Amino acid sequence: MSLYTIAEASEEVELTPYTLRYYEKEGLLPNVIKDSAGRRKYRDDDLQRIGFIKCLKGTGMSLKQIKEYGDLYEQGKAKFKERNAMLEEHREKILQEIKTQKKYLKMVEAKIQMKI
Amino acid sequence: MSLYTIAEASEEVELTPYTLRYYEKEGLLPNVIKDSAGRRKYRDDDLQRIGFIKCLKGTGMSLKQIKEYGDLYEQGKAKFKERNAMLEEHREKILQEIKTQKKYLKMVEAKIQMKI
DNA sequence: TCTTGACTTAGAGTTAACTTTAACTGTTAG
DNA sequence: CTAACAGTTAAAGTTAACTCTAAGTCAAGA
Repeated sequence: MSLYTIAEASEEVELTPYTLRYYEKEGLLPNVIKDSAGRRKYRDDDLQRIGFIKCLKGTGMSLKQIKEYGDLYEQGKAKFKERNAMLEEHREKILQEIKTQKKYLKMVEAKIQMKI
Repeated sequence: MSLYTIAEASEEVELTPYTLRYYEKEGLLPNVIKDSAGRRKYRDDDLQRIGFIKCLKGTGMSLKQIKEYGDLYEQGKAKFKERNAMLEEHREKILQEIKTQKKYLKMVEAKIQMKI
């Protein structure tokens, strides 16, 4: 059960301390604890959560929607269905996005081959 | 050799007239002609160019970089090498991005399967 | 001729997602 | 004991990419 300072967590998840505080302010990280001096201590749980936030964000989900998902997550199995529906929908979006990326890749490759 | 009004071009490329004017102001569309009343007329060439801008933008290139690419394009075969180098580099970026998307897709699917 | 509607411009406003600043506090090494 | 350091907050600033507003122009139909 290790605890990380904001600098360590920042290093670990490759986000700046500014961003970590910002995410917390926006309600994306509701469970970060603080030591007696008021300094954030990140648990492994928190890092995992940040990892999943990066996954959702990296696949084009807005922070607003990520918060919605997180809020459902906080409500446990009561909101399991809603939560999973969000993920299933997002999964479709990712699949579509990969398709689009592949199409664009072909366009760029065609342009490279053009030699004009 | 057909000409499109901004409304028609907008429809065709699925970008608002605001965005088309904005792209032009930013120097991404240097060859749009105007009729005697000062109204933009888009040629097929322009639509093709916008299509490729959408491709580059959709794969994460900034408008600033797209302009750089366009500027090289305007200089014809003199800048062919530089231009293609940009595209080759961008190609790598897209490949990397597709990989990342696939990784994230797996993460989302794992979360869906978790049923917790 | 008059009005309607689609265009024009310059410039202001918006939004998301940070990023920085200023002023302050608590911990630690010398 | 004190200086340096790593953290804290609230709030302001930044950036990219639009998006809209206001004021005006022009052409076509009643």
